Amino acid sequence: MPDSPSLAHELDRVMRKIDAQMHKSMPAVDTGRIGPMGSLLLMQLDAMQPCNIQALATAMGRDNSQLTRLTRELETKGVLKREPSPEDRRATLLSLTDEGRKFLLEAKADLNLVVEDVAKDLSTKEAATLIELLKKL
Amino acid sequence: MPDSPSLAHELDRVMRKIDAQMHKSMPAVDTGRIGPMGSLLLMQLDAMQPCNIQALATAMGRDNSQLTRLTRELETKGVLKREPSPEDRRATLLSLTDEGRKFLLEAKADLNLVVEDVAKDLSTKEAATLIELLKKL
DNA sequence: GGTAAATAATGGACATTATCCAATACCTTG
DNA sequence: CAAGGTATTGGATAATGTCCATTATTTACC
Repeated sequence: MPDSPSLAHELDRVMRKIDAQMHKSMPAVDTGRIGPMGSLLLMQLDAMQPCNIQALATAMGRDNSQLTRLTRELETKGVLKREPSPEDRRATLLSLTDEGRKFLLEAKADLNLVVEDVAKDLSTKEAATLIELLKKL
Repeated sequence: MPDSPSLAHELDRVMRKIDAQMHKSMPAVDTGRIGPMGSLLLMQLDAMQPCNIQALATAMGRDNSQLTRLTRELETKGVLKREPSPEDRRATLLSLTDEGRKFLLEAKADLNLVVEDVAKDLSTKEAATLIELLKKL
């Protein structure tokens, strides 16, 4: 490990950059006021649905109760469905609705533009390497 | 750009991971209650002091007023100094105090442990590559 | 089978961080 | 000096994160 703090530092910097850009471009897409956190949640859910809150919280590194509240709000906004799991009646099973999928398509397209702009100084190969390295963490 | 959203996604995931780990190990170091954001600020300031709030906010991608408040709080905790700039009397010049430098040493050592653990599956070369790629963004 | 420990979700309370905007004091240029 | 730009501050509010206790199940073990 050559310079550990700078890794954290650079990660934070890049995240903030993407975040700031998204903040400007999101409002046009996010008519339902899903929010940045809601969008992240939907993307994660898209990758692992159907799943329960616990699994989603673990995957996202967030607190359970936070996701309980957020998923309930997103349910009222119609982008996801919450139903008691038939297998484990403690658990709440989450899945995307059609409207949720529709929102995701637009949001991802939007995120694409931002990330492509942020990563415009990277070659295709470098970008792939970056993603791969991050995945190993 | 092969898969833009996944870049943002992976970045978020890794950040959260480091964040969560720091949350557990910080309290032992952070006796003065500097906080995660305060630590980030001090690290950034360390790299560019002396500088004004504006420059720091830009570098960190944060809001001006947020940093105004945070730096004032950190000043009362003795880790940094705020003084009107002699060159531009609108500006507030920030610099680390001895106590701030002392805290930074400990905090960085602590962050080192966390990041090294998170990045333990990366070779030295890979880690260097990762940092380099991030810096290009 | 029945009790004890583990797990999933929730709700309350609070802390931290972020965003936006208006106001103030100062600087700079013409 | 006047006009317009810049740095900082303060107020208000929103979004996100943390911690802890409680309830309803499930699972493990005797």
